[in-house]
Amino acid sequence: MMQDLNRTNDIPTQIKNPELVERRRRQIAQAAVKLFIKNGFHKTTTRQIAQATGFSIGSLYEYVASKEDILYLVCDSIHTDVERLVTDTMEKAGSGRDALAKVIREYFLVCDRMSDFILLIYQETRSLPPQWQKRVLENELRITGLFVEVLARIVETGDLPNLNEHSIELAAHNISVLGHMWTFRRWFFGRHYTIDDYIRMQTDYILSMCSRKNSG
Amino acid sequence: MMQDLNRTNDIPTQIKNPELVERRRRQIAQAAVKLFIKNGFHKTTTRQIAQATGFSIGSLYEYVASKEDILYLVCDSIHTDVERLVTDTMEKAGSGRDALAKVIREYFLVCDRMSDFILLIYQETRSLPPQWQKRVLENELRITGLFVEVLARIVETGDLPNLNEHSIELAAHNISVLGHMWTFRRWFFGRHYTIDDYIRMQTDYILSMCSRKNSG
DNA sequence: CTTTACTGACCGAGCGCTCATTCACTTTTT
DNA sequence: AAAAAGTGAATGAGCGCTCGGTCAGTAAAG
Repeated sequence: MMQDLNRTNDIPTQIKNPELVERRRRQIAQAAVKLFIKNGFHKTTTRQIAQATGFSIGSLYEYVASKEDILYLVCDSIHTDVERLVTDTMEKAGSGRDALAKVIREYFLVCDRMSDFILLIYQETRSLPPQWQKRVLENELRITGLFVEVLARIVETGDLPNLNEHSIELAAHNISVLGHMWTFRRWFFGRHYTIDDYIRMQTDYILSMCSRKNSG
Repeated sequence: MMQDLNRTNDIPTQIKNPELVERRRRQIAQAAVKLFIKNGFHKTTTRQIAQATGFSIGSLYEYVASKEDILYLVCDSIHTDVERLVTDTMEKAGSGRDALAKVIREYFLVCDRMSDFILLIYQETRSLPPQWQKRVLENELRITGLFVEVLARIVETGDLPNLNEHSIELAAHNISVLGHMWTFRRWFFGRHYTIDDYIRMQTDYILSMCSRKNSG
């Protein structure tokens, strides 16, 4: 199992056409993610994944090195989706004080929409080989980095008091994690308020933090 | 595997002495949690658990219905520990404005100390049968409930503005989750600040939230 | 156009193995 | 000697992954 650890990642096969390989890998990830969300990584069998993708286990292993490889594929595609969505809304948001609220709003909505996926990443990352775990964490960090950018931009324009680097970073992490929190606890929150209520309250929260000089 | 789902929980055995059973179950949980943290639930074998506990697989199964049973045992003992620690510090904390800061501080320190355990719960709860998953979530909620109490008490004494029920609840959840956040991201935060820095900054954060009337 | 040769995507039986669980037996306790 | 507690070899279901093989499609040779 996984002797050839020098390979950074990928393609374990004699098959030639690289476009086909890419397409197939996307198909596999797409089919696998549903199964992982429904049954978890461990209870999902490679045969199920093959079946859901629409071909045989033999073919599956033409495009994929191992079951773990599939999990990484899935995690990566989720992060790509989230990042794309966040980046998009950041561009639309512009800068200035409202921009922060707008970005928070869009991000939280993304979290709401993607909550199954976010949950999956929290729960199954551990099953990845350590090198790939690290990559997943880096992806996570890159998304948080987007919030750092937004905050820094707003501070520059003078719409927020001079927060030091640490305060900005912490605020960014808080945004990131409070978005995730919705996915963890929606089963509970859902009974009391809607995602819009949640966004409104947390935005107040985050803004009130950013509006005072931090002692850190 | 697990046919007899009517049983709410427990003892699957012919052994009579209930005290012994309880003691053995605690021993098992204690041994298992270390292994789960180190290798994860799925990669830990029942034999390893038996060995670590100091007896045979046969005996293990005298005290435990299934591997999942062990996982639940572990989750439950973790929550019990956390709850006890939080309750203790709450009593010492008294009431008034500082009390909140004090409770936050102690709770975050608990999170720091227990971070491996908290991580474990996030990651392995999924492997539990649904009924027990629900119990784990309820445990989580009970801890959050402690913060609700503290906040409500402080509001009553007039040391905080009149927060409505929802705001209090949200603040409580935020405390809870921002504590967990340290365990998820300590690998990153650890490079930049200590747990004390973290506590100081987040306390400012949470207090500034509580000090303004919330629109929710 | 027909025949032959070749390619590579796809298939799935089955290998090798792991691991949770059981139960006939032994040891210890009462 | 009876009951309780403890043992570990044996079981068999289930899994990830491999590999010899098929065959539609394309290219080359006639």
